[in-house]
Amino acid sequence: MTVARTARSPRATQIVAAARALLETEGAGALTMRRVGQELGIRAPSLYKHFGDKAAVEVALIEDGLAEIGAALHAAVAAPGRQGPLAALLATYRRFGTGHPNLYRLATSGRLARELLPPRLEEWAGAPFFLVTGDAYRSQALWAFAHGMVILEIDGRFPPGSELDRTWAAGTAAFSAPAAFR
Amino acid sequence: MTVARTARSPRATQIVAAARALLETEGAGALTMRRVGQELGIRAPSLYKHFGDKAAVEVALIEDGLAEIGAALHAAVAAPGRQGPLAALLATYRRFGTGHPNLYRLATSGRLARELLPPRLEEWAGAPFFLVTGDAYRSQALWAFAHGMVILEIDGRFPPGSELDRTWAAGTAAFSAPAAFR
DNA sequence: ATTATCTATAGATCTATAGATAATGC
DNA sequence: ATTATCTATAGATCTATAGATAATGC
Repeated sequence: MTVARTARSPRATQIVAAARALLETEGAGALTMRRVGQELGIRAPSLYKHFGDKAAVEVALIEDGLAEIGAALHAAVAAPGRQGPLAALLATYRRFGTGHPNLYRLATSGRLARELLPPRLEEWAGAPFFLVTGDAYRSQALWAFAHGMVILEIDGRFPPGSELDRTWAAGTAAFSAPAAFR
Repeated sequence: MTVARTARSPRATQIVAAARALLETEGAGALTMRRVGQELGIRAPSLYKHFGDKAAVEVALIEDGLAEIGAALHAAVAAPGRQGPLAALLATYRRFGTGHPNLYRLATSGRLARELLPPRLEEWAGAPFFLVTGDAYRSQALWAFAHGMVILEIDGRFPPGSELDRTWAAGTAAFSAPAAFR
């Protein structure tokens, strides 16, 4: 399964890069049209020749985020190593989320403008969860576990002193139980 | 285990009630000091005699949200019924989250101002997860699953047409596997 | 011609403080 | 006296449009 990506002019690509740098290094609050223009040495109104509105810039970031997570997850299950596909998938998911907390949050929180994203991108990005469970319901449940872990971790929601490696292991064990116990 | 609640004057209680009504019915965007004042027939600056800043009003809402979730979860595991404690806990968690999506999101997303909340409130609210798993790591993993399910559901993140009852059942089954398969 | 940029600005908010005034409780 | 309220306003943003100007490509 391949997914078509949205075409971008060179300038649009630069704008998305500047927006991403701001988002990742300073957080969602720093992602303003003024700041994006500033990063590129132009005024905010000039950005509107390249993107219809601010939401379109955010959609571009979300598209990139989903595409990158998806690529990482597909690679992980394709070459899982000794730990096995399930553990490899979860470790990759966690690494992406904690490595890009602000991008992860933007891409996975709040309403998703599905109609503005490439068709099947979302489905493709989540497919590795199906690959390791072989079941639609278990794959969604596993994704919910992984998302809950990541978002609670990057929001600092686990009690201080939590040993999250062991919590990930406990969840991995739960989703590893043989079919007889489902 | 009992948790002390923050004392509130009658007027502060009214302010929190107005803030909650706004939050629950119109969402976080409607939660402004102006709108809260308007609901009570006073001007926004008058609110500052009762709460130091807007964040203090939000902390009060978060405190109420955590206390209510906690009470519901404790009641669920205390009288689980035929479905058993794990399923009862999860059903109650889901019902609260989907029944109060904006309050749930406020109480569980972003940084938590722990130092402004009653000591042990957070711990107490989460204790039922420990009661049904008997293990600190499994209880955190189960909470992550439940939170992931609820936040993805209220944010409309599952693909259209998802049968979430069955996804909840799949997760419940995973966390029900006997100890031999952990 | 077309494209990209600029300046200027409309329009929409918000939070929070300062200082005056009215109402309440002793 | 104290408390709660009001008006006025400082101060800080933001997004997005209109219209002019400069630069680029044919």
